[in-house]
Amino acid sequence: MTPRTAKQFEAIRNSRRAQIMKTALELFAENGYQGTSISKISSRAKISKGLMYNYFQGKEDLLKTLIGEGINEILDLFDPNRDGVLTPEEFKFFINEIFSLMARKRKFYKLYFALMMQPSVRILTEQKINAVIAPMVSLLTDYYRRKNEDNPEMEALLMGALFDGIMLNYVFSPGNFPLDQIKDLLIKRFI
Amino acid sequence: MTPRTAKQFEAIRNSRRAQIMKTALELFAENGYQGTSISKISSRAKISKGLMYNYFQGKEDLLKTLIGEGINEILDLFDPNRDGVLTPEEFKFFINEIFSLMARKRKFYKLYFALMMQPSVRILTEQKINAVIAPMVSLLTDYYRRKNEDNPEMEALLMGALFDGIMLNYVFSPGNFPLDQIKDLLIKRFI
Amino acid sequence: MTPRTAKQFEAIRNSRRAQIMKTALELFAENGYQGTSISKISSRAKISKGLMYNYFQGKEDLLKTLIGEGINEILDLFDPNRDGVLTPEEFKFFINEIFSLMARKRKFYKLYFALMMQPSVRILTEQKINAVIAPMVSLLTDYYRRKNEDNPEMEALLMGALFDGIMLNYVFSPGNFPLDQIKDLLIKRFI
Amino acid sequence: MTPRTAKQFEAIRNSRRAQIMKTALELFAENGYQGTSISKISSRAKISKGLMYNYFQGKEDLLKTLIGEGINEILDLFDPNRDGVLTPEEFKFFINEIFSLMARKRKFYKLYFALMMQPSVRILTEQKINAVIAPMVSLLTDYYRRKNEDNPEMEALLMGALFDGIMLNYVFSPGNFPLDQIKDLLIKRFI
DNA sequence: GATGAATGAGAATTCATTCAT
DNA sequence: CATGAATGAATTCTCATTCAT
Repeated sequence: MTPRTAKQFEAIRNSRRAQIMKTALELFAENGYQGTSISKISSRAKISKGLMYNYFQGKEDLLKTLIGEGINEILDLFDPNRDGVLTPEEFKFFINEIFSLMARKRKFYKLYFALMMQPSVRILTEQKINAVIAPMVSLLTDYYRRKNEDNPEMEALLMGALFDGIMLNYVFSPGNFPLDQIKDLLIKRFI
Repeated sequence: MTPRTAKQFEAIRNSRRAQIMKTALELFAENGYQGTSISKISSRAKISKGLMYNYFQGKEDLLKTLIGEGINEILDLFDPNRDGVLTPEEFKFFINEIFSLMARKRKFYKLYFALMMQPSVRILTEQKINAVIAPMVSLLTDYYRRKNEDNPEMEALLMGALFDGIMLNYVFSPGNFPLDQIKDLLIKRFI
Repeated sequence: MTPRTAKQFEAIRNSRRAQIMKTALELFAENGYQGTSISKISSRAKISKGLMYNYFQGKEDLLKTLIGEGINEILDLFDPNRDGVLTPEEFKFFINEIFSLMARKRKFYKLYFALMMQPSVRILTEQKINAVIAPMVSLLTDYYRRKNEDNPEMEALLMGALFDGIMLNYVFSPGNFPLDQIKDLLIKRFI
Repeated sequence: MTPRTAKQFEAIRNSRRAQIMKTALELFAENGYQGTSISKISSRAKISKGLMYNYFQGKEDLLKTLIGEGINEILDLFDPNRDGVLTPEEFKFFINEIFSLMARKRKFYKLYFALMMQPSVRILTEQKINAVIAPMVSLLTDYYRRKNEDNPEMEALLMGALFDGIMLNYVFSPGNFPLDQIKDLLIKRFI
């Protein structure tokens, strides 16, 4: 009736939407995309199945949205207004950021990895993901170029692979992979 | 008139079996385990759905067999009754072997990774896979212990993560990941 | 506009559920449990196959529910708050009840017998069924013991077998088996 | 080549045929008709699936043959060109025969009952079965008529039902149903 | 907005039967 | 006569999506 009511409606919508996405992320990470049914999501999110389709066009749309928002959050972190120069100090900061992000967003990365491995799903998300990978690689390459390494591209690839491997191990077996010690060793070895 | 001989039957079985496994590996790698239906496998293998069940007990059995054979091939490589001591020379050999294996068995590793990421599928294969991972980790740990590193376990984990990352990148984007150069750099940096 | 009320939903569920169970009982009785497909049930009940699974967990659950409800109705009749003593008068009453039940629930007994005969299905329902058989047998045994028969257990078994035989004949060939006359003769002969 | 060889072939055929039928009867009795696959029968009978179809037109033909032979054996027993008069002595003999038959042919009766309960299967065997039931009923009716019972048909039906019930109980729970004691009690009570 | 009943396509699996050899 | 590989239809069951209310 009143404007305030409209706002309340919107608040409800937003919170419900967030609730659905949170639940879906959890379930996708636990059981995989294909292994998670709309039914399970809606019941765990305590809404009706039908209502899901009021918030998302379908299961695929839900997935894309989830990945999209995850990527956006990451992009926000590594926000670009920097000069493109990575000093050793900044590198340390960068590593800290990545590791902290990893721990905070473990479920998202679990889903992200699981999806990366399924080429059929990958297509759905590839563009978004490349948008975040590319600048990191180029930042790293520049870093090694400035250090006058023989083959800065290769060094960047190797370091990128190392990050990937660390994430992989941490995300899927956090119990067996002490992130803090790994981080310290990484800094000691490579910076 | 006369029935087929036992040898003839065995030949048929072997070739069909191989044909099914090849097709299944491809499709599992392409679309994931859950994303691949028995129907798709059988039609791509140009056999009837029913025949699948003459060769494998079911989809799960097919998967396990696939993983099992892959693992066995790897174990054969790293099996040797060696003394458990890894010299730098042997480490180089080891790396060469891994990289060569990776290139030859790319599809298998793609599948292997895809499976690792799907928790629901993981349990089906975890035992087999651990059987091959564990000895490698302990070999690496010993290697670093002998080099008097402060924290050999952590060094082994880090190196393991690096291998994982390299495999991951190569397996999923071989075009963007020049394996030979990476290998050279790896040896130069770490041995 | 407004969603259906909870009551409306419940009414729909109850009627659908009853409709499915009625159809299933008929078909199970006609063609046996194994000889009746979910497809046939759903098409005769004019619903989709999928909807079956909204009401029952599966074919086995449907069967168990059917048996369960039948058994419960019987248990209600022979409800136990009696003193465990069966006088000749009560025995007459008991026989009348059984015969009346038989006539009213012919389809259920047809199913019940058909199931008893299929060992693979029997185990699914054995417990429930024993729960109703056992007290009747012990009631009969007591009756004969009080009459000072030499071998009350055997008398009870024989009478039980007679009931079974009567039910069997009536249930499967009601046209050739005049229940009323049989009942009268039974009472005349045995009480 | 020689006539003797031909005879040998026939002997092999006959024994193999008997072997198949024995196995099929066992499995049908254990798991029901629908619950028994041709595959199981042939493997337990140690022949190939294909050979089954050399001996029987199909599963249904196998069933009909089985029932047919069973019925024929029974008919042979009760066949005698007797005068149609049943004295009490003969009745005792008759009962003894039935009980002995029951014990010897338990598996057959188990199958027979299981089939009787499935109307769709019943049709396949009804004629054969009536051929054996009818004369028994008329024999019993005559017996009671001669004893000047008020309602000899009903007495015969009741006695027939009792036999059915006894068979039913014995065939499906031989452990709980001591046939000898039941027989003695039956003779004592009814003759 | 909200519900959950209802659908229908497709999944894994089983099995009687056929057929080349 | 004998084999068992091969087929295809049928079966049970799942699930994303639609829709009447």
